[in-house]
This record gives sequence, C-alpha cells and structure tokens, in this order.
Amino acid sequence: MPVTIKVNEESFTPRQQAVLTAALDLLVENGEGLTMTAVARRASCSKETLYKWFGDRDGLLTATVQWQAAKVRMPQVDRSALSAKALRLSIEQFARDLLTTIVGEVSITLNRTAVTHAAQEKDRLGIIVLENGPLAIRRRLKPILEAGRDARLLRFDNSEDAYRTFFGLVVRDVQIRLLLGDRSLTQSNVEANIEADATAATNQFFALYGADTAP
Amino acid sequence: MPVTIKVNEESFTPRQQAVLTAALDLLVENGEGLTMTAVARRASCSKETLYKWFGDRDGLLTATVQWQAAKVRMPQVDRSALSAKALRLSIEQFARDLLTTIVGEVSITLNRTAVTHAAQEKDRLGIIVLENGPLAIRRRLKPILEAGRDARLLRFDNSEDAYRTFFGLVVRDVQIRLLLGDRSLTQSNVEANIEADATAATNQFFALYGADTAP
DNA sequence: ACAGAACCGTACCGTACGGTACGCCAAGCC
DNA sequence: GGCTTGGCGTACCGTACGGTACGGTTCTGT
Repeated sequence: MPVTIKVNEESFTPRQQAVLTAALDLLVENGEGLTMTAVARRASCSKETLYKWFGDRDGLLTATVQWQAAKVRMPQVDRSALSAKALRLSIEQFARDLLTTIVGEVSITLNRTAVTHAAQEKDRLGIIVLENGPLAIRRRLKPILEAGRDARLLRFDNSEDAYRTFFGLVVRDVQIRLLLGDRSLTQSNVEANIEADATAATNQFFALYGADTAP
Repeated sequence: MPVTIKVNEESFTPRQQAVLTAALDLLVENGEGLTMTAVARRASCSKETLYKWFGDRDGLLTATVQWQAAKVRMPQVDRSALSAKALRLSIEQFARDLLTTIVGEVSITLNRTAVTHAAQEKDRLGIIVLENGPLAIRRRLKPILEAGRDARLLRFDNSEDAYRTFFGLVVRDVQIRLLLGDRSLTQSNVEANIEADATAATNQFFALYGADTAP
C-alpha cells in the first residue's frame, strides 16, 4: 500500500515535521538506528500514526531524506554583475558552500543513508540526494559558468565538463573519506581549511578555464 | 569472542577463499543480502564452520572486504625512466587504473558496504577500504610525483595537495554518483569514457603542476 | 583398523523489529 | 451532553536472522 510521496510540497504539518526531525536526529546519532519504535518514542507519537502518515518504514525514510535534502542552503548568486572579480567571487562562494555542505553531519548522514539504500536495488533515496546535492549545484553553477563564457571571462567547450572539473577540484577525496569514516578527518579539522581550500580550488579552476589561460 | 584478523597474510585456505568468494558474490548481487545462512548455502558449508572460521558476521564481512580489497590491481610504474614523456605516461596510467577500479562493480560494492558499516560507529571496514583504495594510490603516486619534481618536470610545494588535486581531477563526481546508484551512469557508459577522461585529467594536472606552467 | 578431528546439514533458540489491533483520551461538532 | 475523529500508548503477531547444538559423514594420522 504505497503512499504518494510529497514532492515539491512543503506540506508537512508542524507535527509531522517534528516527527521527521526526530527521525533525522536518530539517523544522525545512530546511523541505522532508525526503528519505527524509536522514532515513535522520540517523537511522542504512536507507531500507528507513523504508518498512517508515511505508509511504511521506507516511506518515513524517504520523507525524512526528501524533506531534509530540500532545505540545504543553496547559494543565490546574482548573474548580473559580471566583472572578472565578481565572477571569481561567485565561484569561490560556490566552492565554500559546496564544501560546507558536504562536511556537515546532516549531509554525511543523508549520503550514507542513501548509499546504504542503493546497496539494495533501491535507488530512490540515492536519486533524491543526488538531485538535491550535486545536481542542484550543477543547475545553479552552469548558468554562471556560461555567463562567464559569454562575457569572455571563461573558456570551455562543454559546460558539463567544466562543472565536473570544478566539483573534483573542490571536493577531491574529502567526501568519500568522510563517508568511510576516516578518523583523520575530524569535522573541525576540515572546517578550518574550507576557506583556504575553496580559494585554492577557485584558483586552479581559473588556471584551467580562465580566458587568459593559454589554450 | 573476537577472532584475530588476518592482515598481510594471504593465509586463507582455498576452501576459505571459496567461502569468501561466495560472500562477495552475495554482496555484489544482493547488497545487504549477506546473511550467514545464505553464505553457508551458497558455499555449501555449515554455519558452524563460518562461525568457527570468522567468529561472527562482522568477522566474515571484514575478512571478505579485507581479502578482496587487498587484491585490487595497483599499477607498478617504474620510477627510473623520467623523461617528460615517461612521466606523463605513468601518470596517465594511474588515472586510467584509478578510474577502472572505481567504476568496477566490486569496488562499488565494497565501498557501499564500508559506508553502510561506517553509519554505525564502526569504522573498521571504512579504514580497510580507505587503506586499500585512495591511500594505496597515494602511497604509490607520491613518490612518482616527487621524482617528477626532483627532475624539474613538476612543480608543487606540497605533494599531498598535488595528489589530492589529481584525485579530484580524475574521479570528479563519478564515484559518489555510482555509490548513490545514479541510473544515468551505466557501467558501459562510464567505461567507454575512461580513456578520454584519463587523458583529460592528466592534461589538466600538467596544466596545473607542470614545470612549464606559469607560476 | 580405529580414534579423533573437521565439517556438513538441519533443527533449534532468542531477539529485534516491521507491521497491526485495540483501548483510551481529548478536541471539535451536532 | 452525546458522537465522531485524530492520535497516544501498549500489547501483540509474524518473521527474518544471528548464533548454537547435535547427529551423521568423510578425512587423517597412527
């Protein structure tokens, strides 16, 4: 008895959002410790209500991920001002935001949950995370890159390639190491370097795609 | 009753390796379908034997990952020949091998398993995968990079940064998308582009770190 | 030839957890 | 005040699975 997923609706009642918050908290704390009983207890509601609202465990999980993934802050950069300096700042800001998001505990949890899910023929969560993570960034960044090209500030044939290179330069091996639980990458440790890393990645990106680069 | 893990020993009897193969097959097919009963049935052995050999489910999982991760082919490049051309070929070969590994079904399965594991305070598998994946590549690549620098073919302050940039340029968003089950990235689809992607990444890497690059 | 170990197959136990049923209370509505 | 609805809490059921026990069979060493 599948329940229609609420997409593009923030139509969760406050009570329901409280439940989703509880579920997310459990996910973050316990990883796989998201049991229906635990959520019910944490949110002070009955299991019956959970099943009524979300259909089954998978529905609850999906709703939680969906709801949380949709609220990752995505930088809104103005496309109008296109001086070389403004473009660089925009892109650097993107790098910063991307790193900040990826490093966050919520993001790590969501990605882990989705990967776990994807290990069982189910790609629903994976698609959701993908859609709200990398792909969302791509949707926002591409127009900026193309505007930069139109203004002769950047040079590339394929904006897709340019975006993916940017992603690689910024993320490097940080995300996979965090997902794998690398102990030598403490949260604070990484956070302290976000500024420098974002700047470095931006410099490298411009070195590769800046219009003043030798072809 | 923990069982000592066999590290740096290929000391699994053929029979045990058959069991591990069965376990890996189940992992690849079913993701989380690795149940002790299933492994026993698939390998035509008794559960009691499994527990005797591997201690518990976690031990079996660890042994499987350990055993499999250790056998990922790692390119052996000769450090001696250090013409500019040879260096570029070595690095390009690294890119190719890295991509080929990452795209493989076994690698995806192992990484997913380790990530799932890491979502439960357990970082054992994560460390193993990390150690045999990115870190192994790093151990092999770094000397080459440094040799390249000593021969004035490359220029960088920090070989760690250079390695991580290389990793980012090569892997980009491919791995995370595969782990998340991105349907638009079929195996064959990606494999077909390995050659081109490896070359492109190498070019970009030399553009950033080649000695003839403007500082 | 015989004892003992190794191991297979199966049956069994305990528990955790997804999912359901039911009794009860409180709020809104007639 | 009665009645309905929504939701809480708890008890309950079924099952899947980790882990153990045990009888029977093959292999090994003496």
